Amino acid sequence: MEKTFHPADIESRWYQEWETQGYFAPAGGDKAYSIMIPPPNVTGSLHMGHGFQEAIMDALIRYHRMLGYNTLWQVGTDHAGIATQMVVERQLEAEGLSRHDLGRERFVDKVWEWKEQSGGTITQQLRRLGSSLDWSRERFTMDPGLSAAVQEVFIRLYREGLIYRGQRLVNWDPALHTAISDLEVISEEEKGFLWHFRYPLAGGEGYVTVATTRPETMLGDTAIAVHPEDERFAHYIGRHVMLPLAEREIPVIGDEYVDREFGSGVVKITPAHDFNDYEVGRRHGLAMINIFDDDAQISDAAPQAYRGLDRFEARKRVVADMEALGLLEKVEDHSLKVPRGDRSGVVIEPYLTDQWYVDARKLAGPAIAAVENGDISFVPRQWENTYFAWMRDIQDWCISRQLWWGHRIPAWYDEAGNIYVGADEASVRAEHAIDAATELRQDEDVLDTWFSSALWTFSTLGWPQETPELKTFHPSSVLVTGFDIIFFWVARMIMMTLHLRDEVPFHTVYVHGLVRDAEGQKMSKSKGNVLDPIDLIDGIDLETLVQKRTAGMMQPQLAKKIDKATRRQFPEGIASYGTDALRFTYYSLASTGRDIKFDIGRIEGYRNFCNKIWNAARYVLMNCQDQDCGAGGEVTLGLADRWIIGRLDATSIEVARHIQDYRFDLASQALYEFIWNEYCDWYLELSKPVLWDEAAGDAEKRGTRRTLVQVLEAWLRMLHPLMPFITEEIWQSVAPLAGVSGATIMLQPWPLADGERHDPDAAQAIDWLQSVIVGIRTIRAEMNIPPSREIDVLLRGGDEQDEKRLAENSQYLKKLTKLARVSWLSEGNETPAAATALAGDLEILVPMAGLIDKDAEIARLEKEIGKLRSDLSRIQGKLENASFVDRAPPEVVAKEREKRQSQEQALSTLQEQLARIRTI
RNA sequence: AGGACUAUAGCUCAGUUGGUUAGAGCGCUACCUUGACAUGGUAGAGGUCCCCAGUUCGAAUCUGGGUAGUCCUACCA
Repeated sequence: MEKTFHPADIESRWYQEWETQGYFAPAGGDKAYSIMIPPPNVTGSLHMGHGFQEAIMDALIRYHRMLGYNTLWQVGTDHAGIATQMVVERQLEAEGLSRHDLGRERFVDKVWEWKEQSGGTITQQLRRLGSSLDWSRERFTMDPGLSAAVQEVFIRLYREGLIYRGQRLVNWDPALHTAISDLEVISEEEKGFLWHFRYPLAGGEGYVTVATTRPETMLGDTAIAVHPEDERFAHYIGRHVMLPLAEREIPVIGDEYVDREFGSGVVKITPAHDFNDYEVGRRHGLAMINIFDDDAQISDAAPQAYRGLDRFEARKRVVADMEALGLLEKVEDHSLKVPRGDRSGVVIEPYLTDQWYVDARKLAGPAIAAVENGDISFVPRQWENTYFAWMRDIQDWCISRQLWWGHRIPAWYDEAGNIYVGADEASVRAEHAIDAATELRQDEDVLDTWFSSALWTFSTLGWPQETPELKTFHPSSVLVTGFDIIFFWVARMIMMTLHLRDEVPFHTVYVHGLVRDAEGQKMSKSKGNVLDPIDLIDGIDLETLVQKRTAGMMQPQLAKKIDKATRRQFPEGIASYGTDALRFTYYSLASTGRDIKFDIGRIEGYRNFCNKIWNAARYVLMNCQDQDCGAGGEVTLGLADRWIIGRLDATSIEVARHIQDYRFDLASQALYEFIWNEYCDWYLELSKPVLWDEAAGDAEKRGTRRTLVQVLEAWLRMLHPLMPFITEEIWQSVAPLAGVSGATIMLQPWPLADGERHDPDAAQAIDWLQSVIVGIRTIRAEMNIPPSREIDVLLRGGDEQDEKRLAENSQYLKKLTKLARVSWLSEGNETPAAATALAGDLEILVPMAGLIDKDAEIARLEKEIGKLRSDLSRIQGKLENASFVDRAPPEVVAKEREKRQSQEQALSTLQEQLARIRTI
């Protein structure tokens, strides 16, 4: 083995081996465990959020697989309708073409080509993370099977009246030319203006002032509204005003929706272009004038002068024209929430169109109940509130998208506009007895990508066929996801699955935090603060990183900023840390918080941890290979052996509990502490005195070697779900020595412990040894005694137990603290001038002769005594408080008394010692 | 506007049912290349647990109020 750990060469080797051997596929077993991957965008690439999420799922999957479950991790991708279509359209644009130049069929072919070309990127990256996904069952939302499921669901829900077509206001993206759901609209505060316009009263005497943030929409006004109880304006209700520019008379209506305090207290009503106005319009039976076309340019429904103008151009013209007419009263600065499309970034228009909807209200009932009654539970629990809040106020879901890439809606129209829903044109004709002479036209639209994702847990398993896989693996065990898609996906999956299968899609929803950069900023391409997990695994030099982050920027000045920030944050680029270190970093950050700040410092620490593991294994192999490791022959286990075996089991119990609770931060910490602070720091050191002592017996040496390899082999298995590669690589060499055979660590049992090997006697002995060693080391360090210098140590006080411990442990003690001699100072013997440390009642004396500076030791003792005194007075205060002694539980009081006793003892010992030193 | 969450060491974070002398990693200081590992070892320094009140024998932990920050939902034209 090499002296330092180099992850690169072992990772690809092992992944390939696992995959080709088919180890990722379900292998049978009584109990099933399954996770459906949240399908990433097929043409996308891996980001830190994916990395985090996949790491957690892989740990769960590997853990359960090793526990013997019939384990499936279903892999697949979704077709990401809008995002993918946009990419391909942009490519066409570069050739000066639009999708309309190609036509629907050829365009869709192009998208498939793009999918073939780029679709492998993310799946290759998933492999780099070590994800043990069952690739043999890979699915894609546009596959024939899944497409059939989508169609089946659409038809079924339509027939049940749960899908309907209607004309409503939708969120219209004028750049992408499609409706989007309200979840895909991001509203943010932006600076704007509030224009006050005068609308002349139809009678000719005076005017009414309305305030608006969107002057251009006045061309579509069909009323103005005041609050019915507003004394200033109520008398206008029922009268009319002349709408300027359009030269139409519109009524003044009274509606409680109007806020008297805001603006002028009078609102213009534009039912076709505002969600609130739409409702007002419906209440009052107002006309709806649609003044825009699909590009959000002014349509023919508006006065001639404005037709064909872009909405923002029209705004300028309207304001200018109103001003020219003397009808512009004033303009105020005003900040308002502007809705923008999350993909296109352009301002979204409320727009009146025909769309398909899912009646979400009906589906929501059972979906709420499933969480209320515990069929599904969220971890952490608080997310259930988020879920309920949304579900109880759910809006119908607009599922049609005016795109070409996606599942085309299986609906046909005849000339009269009748709707026929069915699997294909022929079956529609047959069902409704429509002869060939009647022309039928299929709906042009496709379904929202989330519609197909909502079926993911069962469509991937072969539904609508009742496959064996469906029976075995559905409902899935747990869904691992971020809170940002609870509405988009989680809620919709629950609704759809309950309705169509009458069972939940998963029993648990584990909601993890979102990965942010070191400053807590959301990682986004436009901010240029994204990190590619692969770059953390392989490393990347500064120039390449800068280039990667600034490539394809829309605004060059932004590129400069990102360039600078990147150079500041990663002056040396990023080192290569390997997959295991990256994964372990993710786990260590997976607490219950909502944000996960990714600090590059953390991963370096875990890279070092990998190296520690590597070298610990190196030590074990060097001492055990070609040696008798206890396979045959008599074996004696020493205290250290018995202790570490007990600690191993305790760690196993702890780790299992934390995984059960989805606390990967605690699980990873427990492993880290056991491996580094107990196995490496103590046990390996304690093994040396035995293995390197000529006098030690063969049975004893065999016992130590056996413990070394068996404990190592066990914790490799324990660690494997978190660090798959390094554990496999080392396990291959260690397992035979431990008497374990098998092709791969992946399929070995996880070392579940029951605590029976806990050995209190050994634990106490090692505890004793550790405190004596630490006491001696502290004196050495604080007295500046060189580590290389051998010293003598005297022990005093203590009881028989201490004497026994010393007898058992003196070799350990001598070796680990470099002692020439350790001996017992019996009663009555003259105590030499010495530096002192305490281990319980036991005094540890390091004679000063030539080693120890008197003043330094006095200072040290005074400091110790000071600490003890303040501690004692605190305890004393407690115990003198009558109500504490009376009311606190007796065991707590007893504990305080014990503490006082031992502290007093320690204090008097140190005080005596101080006095003695002072006399020298 | 409503709701949620967060506030603990210089930084990133743990802290179970209140019983703590408040922990870890990174960073920092000193010493050490000893035969697994300097991606290392040993020993240290470092905290008004955001503030104020309350409950309690006892509060980082529970309750109320405040401050600061983050987010979600709904929005006033």
